[in-house]
Amino acid sequence: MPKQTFFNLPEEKRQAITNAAIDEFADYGFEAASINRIVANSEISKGSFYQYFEDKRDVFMHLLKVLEQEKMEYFKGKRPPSNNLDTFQYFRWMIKAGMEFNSAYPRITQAVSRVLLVEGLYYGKLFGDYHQKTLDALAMMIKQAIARGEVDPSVDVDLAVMVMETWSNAISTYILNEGLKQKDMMKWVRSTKTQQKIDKLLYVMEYGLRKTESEFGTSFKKERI
Amino acid sequence: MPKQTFFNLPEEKRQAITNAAIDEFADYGFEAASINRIVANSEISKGSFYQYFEDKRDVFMHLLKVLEQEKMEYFKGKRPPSNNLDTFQYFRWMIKAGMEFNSAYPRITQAVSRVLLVEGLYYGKLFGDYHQKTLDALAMMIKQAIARGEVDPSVDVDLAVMVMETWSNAISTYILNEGLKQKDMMKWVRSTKTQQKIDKLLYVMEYGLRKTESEFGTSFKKERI
DNA sequence: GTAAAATGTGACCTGTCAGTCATATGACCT
DNA sequence: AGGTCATATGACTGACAGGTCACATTTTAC
Repeated sequence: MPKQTFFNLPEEKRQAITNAAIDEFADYGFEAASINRIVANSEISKGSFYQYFEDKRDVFMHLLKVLEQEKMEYFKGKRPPSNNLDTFQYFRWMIKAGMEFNSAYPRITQAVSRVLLVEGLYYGKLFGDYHQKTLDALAMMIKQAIARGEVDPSVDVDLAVMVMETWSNAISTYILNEGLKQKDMMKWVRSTKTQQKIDKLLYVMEYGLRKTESEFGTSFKKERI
Repeated sequence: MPKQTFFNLPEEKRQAITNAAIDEFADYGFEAASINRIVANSEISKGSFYQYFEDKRDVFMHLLKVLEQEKMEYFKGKRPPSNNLDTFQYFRWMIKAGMEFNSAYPRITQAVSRVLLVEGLYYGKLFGDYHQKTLDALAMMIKQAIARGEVDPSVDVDLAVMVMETWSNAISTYILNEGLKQKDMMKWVRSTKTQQKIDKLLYVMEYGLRKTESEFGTSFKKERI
């Protein structure tokens, strides 16, 4: 957690520092991120930085908090389109709403996901708690899905969590990487083409790649959220 | 590519350098890997290092080559148990054979996959060619599967490639991370429990998480490779 | 045996890093 | 005005990075 001095700062200065940190982590990841550059880009002195934060981890933790708040704010008004969604529909809605958020705040999303997804694997101890929260939420979802008879009870919960997390990360990473190449990411994410791509990916998560007797390939067009 | 001087070295010394490099990349990834440490651990001088290699990328390229050769060697004798496997059975065999290899050569696997999977995302240009090879091979496989009627023709090939690559990476990463915690990784990988876990994951890739009329959860036990 | 070519070496270069600290500034209180 | 206390600063430290180079040693060629 940043020190009190940081929060005493005028809003403007705090923003400048936060933005510089976002850019730094987004561009370099955690390991290679340089406090010297953050300091230079936010036009504060090195000494001041250490009055505000303990160290690199501390400033990144601040970004996690900021992201969390932005998300809370963003999702405040949003509700799923219906209360009767099954788990897969709900997951689909969640993914899509998540993508909307990401395209609205692409840089901080990039910064955090780069560090957590990628380097988090190897610096597990630094951000392990944060990861565990996500896993717990997904496990809850799966258990509910099993209780509702939407997922087979013989499915291992941990395994299903891994599958959903893998999908969620893969889709996010894919969309984020592609989206950052566009000039208007938000518009691109909302385009039917992109939405269909997401639909297809989620469809494969539900029904798999294997050709079955079911209406593979056509059902995308039907009643999707 | 390493310089000629490197290949003139006595086998023993070359091994020492290679092993030190493997340890370094496995422990620190590409960015944080230190040439100074490699040099210290292989007991050569800094100057010598630069007689053998251009730079850090060069020594990593050498590891890629070594891995490729080891794999060739390893798979030389191995053939799928039958010539009539469908694409999914073949993929399953490939993944499992890959796991066997990984558990036989865990350190170099860890080194290479850490760098390619994780940092490769952000240093795409450094190792992009290598990645493209994998994608091409998978695309070929999918097209064949579609031609054989095993995968629906309406499936987007690139999308299917992404799915298979994601799965393959997810499984590899999972197995490697868990396996490295065991005292005998090879034994652990070969255990029925682990094999079943892999089966289940691949099953989900084929048929998805969604509960269907099919015999989900029981079919693992049936005629798997 | 000797000259030439190849290989080996580590001190040294420049640059960057995280982190510290003596000192300066300025806001607020009495 | 004088005193106090939070905040701001950037030169400085020591560690380590990648990379170079003049020189020492060994191998090869004749």
